[in-house]
Amino acid sequence: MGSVLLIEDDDRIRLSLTMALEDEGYTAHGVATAEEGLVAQRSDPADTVLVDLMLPGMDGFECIRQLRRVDDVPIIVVSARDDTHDIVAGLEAGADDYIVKPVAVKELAARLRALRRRARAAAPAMTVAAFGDLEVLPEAGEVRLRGEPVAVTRTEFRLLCELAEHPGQVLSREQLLQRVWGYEIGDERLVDVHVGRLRHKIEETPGAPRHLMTVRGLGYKLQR
Amino acid sequence: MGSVLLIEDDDRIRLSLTMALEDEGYTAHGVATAEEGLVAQRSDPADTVLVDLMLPGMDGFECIRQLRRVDDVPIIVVSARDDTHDIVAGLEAGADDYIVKPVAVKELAARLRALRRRARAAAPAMTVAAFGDLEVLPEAGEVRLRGEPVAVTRTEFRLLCELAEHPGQVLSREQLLQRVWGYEIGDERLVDVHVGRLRHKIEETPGAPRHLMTVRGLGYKLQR
DNA sequence: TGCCGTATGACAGTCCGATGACAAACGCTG
DNA sequence: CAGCGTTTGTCATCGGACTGTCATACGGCA
Repeated sequence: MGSVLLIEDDDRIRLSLTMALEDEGYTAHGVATAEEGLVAQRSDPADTVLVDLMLPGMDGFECIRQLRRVDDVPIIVVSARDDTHDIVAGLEAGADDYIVKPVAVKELAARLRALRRRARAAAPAMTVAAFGDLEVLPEAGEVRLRGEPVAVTRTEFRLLCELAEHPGQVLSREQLLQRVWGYEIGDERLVDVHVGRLRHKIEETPGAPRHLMTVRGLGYKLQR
Repeated sequence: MGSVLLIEDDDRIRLSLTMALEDEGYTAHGVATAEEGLVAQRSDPADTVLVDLMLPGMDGFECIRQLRRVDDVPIIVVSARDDTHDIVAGLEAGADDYIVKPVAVKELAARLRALRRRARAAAPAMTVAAFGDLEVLPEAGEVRLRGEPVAVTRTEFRLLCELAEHPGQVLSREQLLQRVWGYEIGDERLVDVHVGRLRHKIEETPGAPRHLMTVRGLGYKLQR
């Protein structure tokens, strides 16, 4: 049905929640620290993450930001702190939902379902996108140029995927900053720099840029 | 930034929330009944809907189900009822989030942002406006003449889009200044200059201007 | 013909995108 | 946990494209 990663330092809560989630039909995996959670999500990505805010070592906010850099997994904060300030901070850090302890399992399950419904609809199952001699394989985390794999960094890859998911459509720097970096605001030159780096890797022709196009005043687009 | 439809029967709450949302930068529109809300969403879709559960006539749950049949707009329940049963029912009916009254505006704003961030990834919908051999593709930031892309600057593009959105309708220089440049007042000759530049690019025929017409004393129009 | 509104070409200031350099952060390895 | 190569974000700079203004030429209409 689905897998959930629970990052929560209180042993009792962690155990009872994992059990409750498994009763609801999820494959649940619990860890006690943010660091462990990040490792777990990197090696074996769950498709939803629950994270407590009060954690030893790296706190929950930082954990959320780091998770966002790993992938676009839906994140729900589960915290005892119920003041508006924490809720806002959690959501701004990149969480999708915030639930206050003590947790009603039925509510948690319903929120999980709602979030997964939304996240699933948003993720167009793209297995491969081809732009002339350029292929993007999101599942495999690979980019090929004329069939040959090209070494691309994670950020470059995310950027390319984002562009590839909307072929021929202009994406503004602002949109790209939000979707690739998760920034609400930020220096838009950052996008330029990464586009430039990407171009060096995926466009060998010294002539006009073929696929990764600049649309002056609007943004960038990837076209066939 | 974004538009929000608020379905809430209590006048005081509705008004204060719409105002608060507008302070946050949203275009907010409030209605008092589910029926009105459905009509509003059908005629002029907002990109997020807030709905109260206790409504006269059609209740909130049914309203959510109906909204879901209209489009895939993100929905947040705003309700005074805080028991798990209602939360679960609201989310199961198709809502994306559930917030309990009294509402902390900052939290609502944060939840709106989180939801929109998540929901934004979808929505392809490519629209094309065609005028004979001239095509305007707003999504792609592109203009084509006989299928061939034409290099157009940002201002020219905006101008063309504005004209293309009202086919056959005369737009005054004042209207164009306002909509393309955002100027309340300004030198109307500016429009002429850009129309001229645009014509050179999209009309190769040395004869009579075919699509981008001057209407003496009134303004310009784009016709098929 | 005279008038008023429109078209056009030139120009200088400004804006925008590309790029290379650099320092900090990261992540892998021993 | 220390070291090292890689990746990332910031910055300054450059060249070119774009924009708005102006002066002037054109053209329809009374």
